Amino acid sequence: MPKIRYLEIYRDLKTKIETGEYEFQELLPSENHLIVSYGCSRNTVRRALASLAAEGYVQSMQGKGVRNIFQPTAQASLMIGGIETFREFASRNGQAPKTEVLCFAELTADKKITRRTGFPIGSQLYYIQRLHYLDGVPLILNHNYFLKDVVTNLTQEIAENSIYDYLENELHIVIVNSKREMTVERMTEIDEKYLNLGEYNCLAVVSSHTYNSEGVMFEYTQSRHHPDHFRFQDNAIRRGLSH
Amino acid sequence: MPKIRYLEIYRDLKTKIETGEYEFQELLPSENHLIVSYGCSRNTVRRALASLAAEGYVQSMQGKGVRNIFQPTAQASLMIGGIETFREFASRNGQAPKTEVLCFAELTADKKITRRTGFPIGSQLYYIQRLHYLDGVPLILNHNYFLKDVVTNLTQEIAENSIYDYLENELHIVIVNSKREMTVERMTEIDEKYLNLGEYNCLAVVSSHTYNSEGVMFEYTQSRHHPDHFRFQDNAIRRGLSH
DNA sequence: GCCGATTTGTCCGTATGTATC
DNA sequence: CGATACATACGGACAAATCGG
Repeated sequence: MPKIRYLEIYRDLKTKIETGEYEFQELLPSENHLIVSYGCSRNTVRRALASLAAEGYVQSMQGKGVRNIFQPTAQASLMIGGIETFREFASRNGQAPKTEVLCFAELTADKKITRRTGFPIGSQLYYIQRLHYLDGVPLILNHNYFLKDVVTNLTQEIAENSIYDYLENELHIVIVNSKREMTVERMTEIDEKYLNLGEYNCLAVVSSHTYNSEGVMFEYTQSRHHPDHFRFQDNAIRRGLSH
Repeated sequence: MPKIRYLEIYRDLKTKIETGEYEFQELLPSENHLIVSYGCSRNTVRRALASLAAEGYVQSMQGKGVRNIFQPTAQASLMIGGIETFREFASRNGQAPKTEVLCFAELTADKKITRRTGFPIGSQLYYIQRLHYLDGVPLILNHNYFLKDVVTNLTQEIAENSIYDYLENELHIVIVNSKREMTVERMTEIDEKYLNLGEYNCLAVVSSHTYNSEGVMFEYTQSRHHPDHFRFQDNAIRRGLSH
């Protein structure tokens, strides 16, 4: 529970928007109103609003005001722009998660692994293959590679629960940054065996390189999603930044 | 050419990073150094750095500095987090774009269209079906719906070139905001006919709702991408914002 | 069309807290 | 411990866009 003002304001406005306290397309109170009602400076209010705008919750218009453009229809998606673990998503939606560890191994990065993961040749790694279920349905087949230098003493038992809990709460690793890439790929034999793909012969693949606060890439993960249960949401803002 | 300080600094640092003026994993000059070298305030420098961090170019570490984490390998992707038109992408990569208009129609939103696009029932729309080629290869099949109230006097000729050029330069519509959703879907007969899908029986589908500066949604587009040429990149930052 | 009030956009200077070295 | 570096916050100033009288 941090006492960071702009985050408090951000969260307060966010829940007010999500619960419908402001109508869709309605203007929020002006910055000056928010300043007095929260008792803070203009910069602080503006920072909270900027975060909401980046997530597609509001749109601010010079000279007019800040409009609520949040539409709740899309909320049940598995991946929103952000780093969220499988268990966090499941609990957010009140569904029962289950994780099955298919493979737990330690290995050294050779040329092939290096090309795939980006770890330097010779890196000592954990390789874990896991199947994630939601309400009994297999949704995601995960291939995790963790750098043993950073992620120490990983066990199969931890892998069956939440690895990220272990990283953050036991090892106190601060996850900062994750570069992700989404593609569509043909299914492999393993996909076919574990995910119930039916008519599909492809799936959604999310590859991610994750960095800690030291700036070292300590995780490479490839998540292979069943098409029926994959949806990625994003809000793009056209700024003058483009080039 | 705006004289907005933080954008100038943002762009300057960005090109310096892209051209390798700072090594991968190297620290950028400290904020205080940047303040004197750009002759501006701390807030302005921080704003530029924040934009770079949001795009995965840098990572700032309290007490240590700001590290360059840009890796150029990933740059050739069709979709980076941002709003970019097909022609912008093609020219950025020096390839030859071609656009074929398969269908150009005007229609009124019925129940089915409303459910799909989000436009109110009875809205007057342009519906355009287009096939985008790059270097002679068909990559994307686009289904565009434009609100006639906003996008006036659209013609087939405009559709064969760049609709966005027309919107921005002729109609002076300011595109602000685009909510996108990525999924994997089974191919349709139309996909099969125009895109050369080979062994694939699915493709990557990007649906987007685009808003102008008035806050009205004036475009719904569904882009159906050949799996071989679809890649979406994203940089996620783990903040305390999550919940 | 003009003017003034309102609202957001940009920018500055300063102060204090926290993490690293 | 002190110096350095980033994080948060405040207050003030002016510009630009919008809207109503």
